[in-house]
Amino acid sequence: MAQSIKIGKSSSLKASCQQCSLSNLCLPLAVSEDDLARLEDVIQQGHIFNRGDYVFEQSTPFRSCFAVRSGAVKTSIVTENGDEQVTGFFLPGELVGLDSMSSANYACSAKALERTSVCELPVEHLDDLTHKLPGLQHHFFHLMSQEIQNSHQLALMLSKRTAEERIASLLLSLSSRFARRKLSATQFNLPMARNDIANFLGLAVETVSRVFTRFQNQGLIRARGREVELLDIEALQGISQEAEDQPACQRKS
Amino acid sequence: MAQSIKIGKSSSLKASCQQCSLSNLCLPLAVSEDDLARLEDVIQQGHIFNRGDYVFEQSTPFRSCFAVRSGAVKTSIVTENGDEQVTGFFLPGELVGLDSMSSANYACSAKALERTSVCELPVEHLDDLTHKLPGLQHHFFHLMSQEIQNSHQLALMLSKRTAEERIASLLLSLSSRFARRKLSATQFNLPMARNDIANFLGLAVETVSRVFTRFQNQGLIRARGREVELLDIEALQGISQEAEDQPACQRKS
DNA sequence: CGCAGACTTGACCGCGCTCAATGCGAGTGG
DNA sequence: CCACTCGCATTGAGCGCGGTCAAGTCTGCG
Repeated sequence: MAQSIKIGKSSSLKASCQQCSLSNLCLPLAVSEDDLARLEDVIQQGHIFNRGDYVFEQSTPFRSCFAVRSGAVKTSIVTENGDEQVTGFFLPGELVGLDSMSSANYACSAKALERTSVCELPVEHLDDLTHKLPGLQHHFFHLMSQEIQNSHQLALMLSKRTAEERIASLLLSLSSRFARRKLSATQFNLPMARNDIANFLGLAVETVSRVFTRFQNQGLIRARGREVELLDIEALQGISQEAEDQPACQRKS
Repeated sequence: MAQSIKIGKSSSLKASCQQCSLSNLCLPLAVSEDDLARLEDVIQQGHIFNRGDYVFEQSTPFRSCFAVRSGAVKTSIVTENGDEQVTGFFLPGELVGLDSMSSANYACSAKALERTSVCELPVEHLDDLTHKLPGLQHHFFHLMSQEIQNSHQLALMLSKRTAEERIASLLLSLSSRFARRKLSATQFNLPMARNDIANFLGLAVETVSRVFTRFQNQGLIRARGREVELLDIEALQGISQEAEDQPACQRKS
C-alpha cells in the first residue's frame, strides 16, 4: 500500500532539522539550538510516498504526526455512508495529524497528492520531549489552535461564501503559502485535482471548472490543467472578501 | 458589558473540582487526586454572566480558557465584512477557548446564551501546571484534537448535508450531551435561538423554522418555542446519516 | 397594555447540483 | 506510429433545494 522508504543508516542522508530549509516554518523559534539536537534524535526523516499512497489511514492506531518536507498531502474524513470530506491540504513545512493528537486512532486519512517526503514525529517520544521543553509544548498548542481556527474559517466559507468567493480564497491561500517558501506567489502548479478542490470547498466539480473558466475569461487568472497563474491578485482579494452588504462607498446613508 | 461576579473570599463558595458534579466531563481521569489539589489553586470559580454577556471577545488579549459550569455559551467568529459564523455551542462540562490557546488574542467571541457560570483557567498558570502534570498536557492535547475533529464534522455537515440532515444531527448531538449529564435525552430546552441554529448550520432562519414544523408534522419531535421533545430518535438518526446512495437493501447488484 | 424581538408561514426565484455528452492528455499495447 | 482506453476536465441543459422578501403571529418584558 503505502511505500515507505527508510533511508540509509541515519548518518548519510539524515539532514539535521537545523539545516532544513523549512525549519523556520516547521519549528519556528520554539526551541533553542540545544533542544533542536534532542528533537532530531526523535524525528525520523526520509519517508517517501508516491502519489496516491496513504501516509496514514483513518481509524488505524495513531502513532505519529508528520511534517511535509516536499510534495503535498490531503487529509479527509469518511463517514459510515461512505461520503468523504477533504479537511485540508498540507504543503511543505506544515504538520499533518494534529487532529488525532492523544487519540487512540487517526481521525482522518492522509494521502499523498504527488511524490512526497515527510518527517515523522512519534508521539511517544513527543510526550517526553514536550515535557522537557516547555517551548515545544507551547508550539504544539499554538499549531493545534491554528488548526482549529483554520477549520472554523473553512466552516465560514462553506456556510456563507459563494462558489466564486470560495475558489478565490483557496487560490489566494495557496499563493501566500507558496510565497512563504520563497516561491512565486503568482505562478504555481496546483497539487490537487479539481475533484479535491470541489470536495474541500463543498462544490460540484463542474462548478469548480466553470468558475475557473469564468475567472480566466475575466482575465483574473490563466489556467491550463493544474498550472495556474494569478494575473490580478487584487481583484481576487476583492472577490474573496465580498460582503453581502454594499461596500461602504456605495451605501445610502 | 460583561457582568462578572467574583464570589466571596474563595473559601465559602469555592467548591472544589473534586466535588464538582462535572469533574468527570471537564477533567476526566487525567489527573490524580493530589494533582487536583494543585489545579484547584489555579482555577477561578464562580464567574457569572447574564444572557447576552460576552465571556470574552474576539481580538482581545487571550488570557484564559473557561469551563462552563451551568448555562450555555456560543462561540462565533466575525469577518471584516461583518458576517458572522457561529462555531460552537458549549454546555456544562465543556471547555471554551481552546481555539485561542497560545495565541496573542482570542480567535472568537464567546457569548452567554442564558445565565451562565464558568470556571476560569488562566493560561499563565496552566503552562506551569501542564509542565508538572504530564497527564494534564495529554488531556489538553486530547481536548484540542477533539475540537478540531468537531470542526471537521461541522465542515462535512455544511458541505454535504441537507437542511433536514443538519437539524436532525444537531438535535441528536444536544440530546446525547444532555444525556451525558444524566438529564433527559428526549426532552430539553434549546439554549439558543433559531437564529443561532441557522447560522451555525449554514441555513436561513426560515429554513430552520420550516424543518422544525415538518419534523413536528411527521411526528418526529414536538416543539414549542425552545422546548423540544424528541419523539422518534431512531427516525432522526436515520435522517441524520442519510447516504446519497440508496441503502444497501434497495441497491440493484 | 403595548412594543420589540423572535418565530412562523407563504410566494417566488436563483445559485449551484445533476445528468449527460464531449474534449483532452497520458499511458499502453498492437 | 496510431488506436484504444482510462482518468480528468470542460461545457451545456434543466431543475430543485434552500435563500430572499414580505406578512403575519407569538412571546416575554417593561
